[in-house]
Amino acid sequence: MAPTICGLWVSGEGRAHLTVATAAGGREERTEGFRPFAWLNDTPPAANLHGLTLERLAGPGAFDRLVHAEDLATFEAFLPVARAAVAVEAIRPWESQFLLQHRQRLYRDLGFGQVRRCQLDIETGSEDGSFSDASRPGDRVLAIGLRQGGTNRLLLLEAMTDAAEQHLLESFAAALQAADPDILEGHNLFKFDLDYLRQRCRRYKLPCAWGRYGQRAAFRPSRLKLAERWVDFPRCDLPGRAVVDTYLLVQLHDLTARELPSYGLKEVAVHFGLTAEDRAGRTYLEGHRIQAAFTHDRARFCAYLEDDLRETQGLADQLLPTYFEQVRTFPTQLQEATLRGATTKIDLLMLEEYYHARQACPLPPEVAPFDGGYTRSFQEGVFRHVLHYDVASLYPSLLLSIGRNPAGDTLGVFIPLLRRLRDYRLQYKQLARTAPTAEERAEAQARQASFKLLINSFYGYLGFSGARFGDGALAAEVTRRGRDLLQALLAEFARQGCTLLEADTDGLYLSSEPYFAQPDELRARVAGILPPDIELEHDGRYDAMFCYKMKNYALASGRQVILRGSALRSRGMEPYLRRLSDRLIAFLLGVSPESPLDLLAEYRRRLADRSLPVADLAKSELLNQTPEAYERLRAEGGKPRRASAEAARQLTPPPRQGERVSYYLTAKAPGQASDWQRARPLALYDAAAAPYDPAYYAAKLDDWLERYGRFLGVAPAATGQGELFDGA
DNA sequence: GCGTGGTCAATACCT
DNA sequence: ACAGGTATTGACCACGCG
Repeated sequence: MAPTICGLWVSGEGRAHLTVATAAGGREERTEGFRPFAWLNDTPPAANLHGLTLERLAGPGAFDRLVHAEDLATFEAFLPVARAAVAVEAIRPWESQFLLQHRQRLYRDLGFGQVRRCQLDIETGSEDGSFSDASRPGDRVLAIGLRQGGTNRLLLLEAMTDAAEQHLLESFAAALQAADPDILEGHNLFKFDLDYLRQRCRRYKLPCAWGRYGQRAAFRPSRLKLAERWVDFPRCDLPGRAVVDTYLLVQLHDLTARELPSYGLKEVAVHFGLTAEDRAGRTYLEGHRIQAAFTHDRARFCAYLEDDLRETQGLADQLLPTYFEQVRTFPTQLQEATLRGATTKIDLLMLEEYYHARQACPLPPEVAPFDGGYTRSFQEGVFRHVLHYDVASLYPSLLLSIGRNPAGDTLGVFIPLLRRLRDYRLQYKQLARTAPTAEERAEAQARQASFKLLINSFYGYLGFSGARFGDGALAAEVTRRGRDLLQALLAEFARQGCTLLEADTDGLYLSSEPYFAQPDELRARVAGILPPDIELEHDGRYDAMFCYKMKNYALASGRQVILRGSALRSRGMEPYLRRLSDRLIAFLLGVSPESPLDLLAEYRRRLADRSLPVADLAKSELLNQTPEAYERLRAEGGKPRRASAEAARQLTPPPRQGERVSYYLTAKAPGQASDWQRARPLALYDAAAAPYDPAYYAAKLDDWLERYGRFLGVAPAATGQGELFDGA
C-alpha cells in the first residue's frame, strides 16, 4: 500500500517532492514525476503543440480537449501562447492537480494526533516603547518560541545587536529544519510573526529557509472572505508544510457562532476554556512591558511566551480537525483547505471524476437571482409552552429527493457524490457515539462535522455563478420545494390547534399547551404529510418565547435565555442599550423580576449628571475598509461618510481593516448636522475637552422606549427629553 | 438654517 | 469568490417653513 503523504511540493522543474510518513512515525522524502494538464475549448495552432499530447474528450462540454505536457517547463511555456488563441482551464495550485491526477489525499492513514504540528510565536521589542515595527532598525525580535508535541523550545536574543538578531534568525531556520513539522501554527502569524521575521531576514540578507526540500518561504498578498467582508493578509507558503493561522480560524468559527467580542489570543483562549475564567496560572504581559520583562525578568518573559504557545496549540486542537478531515477527503493541501471556500473543494471533486473519465467540462453558467427560503413572523409579544421543530438537512434532502444533476454535469456525478458524502456522514455520526476510544470518537466527530458543512454547501454551490457545475434553475427548484414544504407543515400544525409563532426556511416555533409535554406525539401527527425521505425533528422546548420581528426573538428555558436576531444581539450595540434589552427580555420571559424601567430611569439620571461611563455608551463597528480605501472611495466614488470610519482616522496608528472601532458622539456644535462630524474614538475619550453628548444618548433611550414600551404596557415617553440638557 | 420624509447603502444578523 | 432574506441605522437629498 502506498505510504501516507504529509507534505507535497511541485518544483519549478515539475518534479513532485513528497514527504511520507514512515511506520515508526518518521518522515522520508521522495520524488515523483508530474505530467501537468489543462482543458482547452479548441485546438490551438499546431506549432504550439510541440512536446505536448492532445486528446479529444467525450460529451458536449465546452472544454472538450485535454492537453498533457511531459514537464512543467514545456507546459508553462505553452500556457500563455495557448491562452492567446483558445480558452484554457488548468487546476492550480499544481499540488492539487497532482493529488487529483493520482487520486491521492494527504494524511490518508494518519490521525490528527500523528501529524507533526509546531506552534510558533515571536516576541518583539522597540527602542522607544511604541508598537514594534520591523522596518525600524532598532526594533528587534527578542525571542522565537516553538512548541511541538507539547514541548517548548525558546530561542532568545543574546544581545541587543544586529549580529545577535542575525544569529537568532539563523537558529530559527535550523530549529525548524530539525523539528521538520508538517504544520506550522500561530495566532495572527500571517500578518505579524512571519511577516516580521521576513522583514528582519531581508534586512540581514538571510533567506527565509523555512520550507522542506531546502526551499524558502514564498510570500504574496492574498485575501480571504469572511462572510460579508474581505480580509487582506500577506500569505506565506512553505513548500512541503502547511501554514495555519488560528486568528483566521477563530474568525471563520465565529461566523456561525457569533459569540466572540474579540479575536485576540488571550480573550479567545479564555472563551475556549484553555485558560481559566479567573486567569489563574496564566502569565500576562502588556505589550509595552514585554521588552522590560525580557531584560529584567527573564523568567516571567519566558512564562508569558510559553503560555502564548500553549494557548495557540489549544485553539488549533479545537479548530483544525475539521480542516484536517477535509484534506483527507479533497485533493488539496491543508493550508488551501483553511483559506479556500466550498466552491473550490466541490469543483475539485467533480473535476477529478471528469479528468479520469476523459469527459468534456462545461463553462461555469450564468446564474440569475432566485427566491430563497420562506420566512414569517406570526405573532408579537410573549408566549408560553413553546416547541421548536425543524426539517433535518432540508436542502440536501430536497436535492437528493429531486435527484437531478446540474445541467452541465453530463457525467452525472453531482448527486451520487452528495449521496456518498451524506452516507459517510451518517456513518461517522454513528461512530462519534459508539467508537471504542475517545480519540476515535473525536476523530469521527470531526469527520461528520466537516461533511455536514460540505453537504450543506452543495445547494449554495448550485446558485453560485463561479461554480463550474452551478445550476441556478436547480437551486431555485430546491428553495421552491422548501417553501412549499414549510408552508404545508405550518398549515398542518395550525390544523392540530397549535399557535404558530415564527417560521424560517426549515424550522418553526409554535405554542401548544396540550402537546408541550408530548412533542413527539405532535410530530407524529403532522409527519404524515411529509415525503418519505424528509424527516421532521423536534429540536427544542422552551418555557417562553418573546416574538419581536422576523428572525428576531428570544427563548427562555429555565434561567437560560437565547437571543436571536440583529435587533436583540448585535455585537456593535451600545452596551447600555444592550443591558436594557437584556433586562427587558429577562423580565418579559419571567426569568427576572427586575423591570427594565428602573434601569431606564437610572440611565436618565446618570446621563444627566454625566456619571455613566463613556464605555457603556460607545457603539462599535468592524472596519470593512482600510482608512485609505475609505478616503479614496469617498473622494472618487462619492460614497457617504461614516461615523466609524471618521473615528478610525483619528487613531494612530490607524486601525487595520477587520478591526473593531468603538466611538462615541460629542456635543453638537453649530453646523454639525451629521453624526460623523462629532464622532470620536472611545480610546481617545477626553472628559474635559471632548465629553460625550448626554442629549444624544438620552434621545436613544426615548427611541428604545418607543420601540419596546408597548410590551411593558408603557406609553412612549413625552418628546423633548433632550431639552433637559440645553445650555448645560 | 432647520426639521421631515423618503431613498439607498452598509452592517449585522438568520437559516 | 457557497445561497437568499430581514432589521436597523445613518447619510444624503428634496422639500417646506420661516
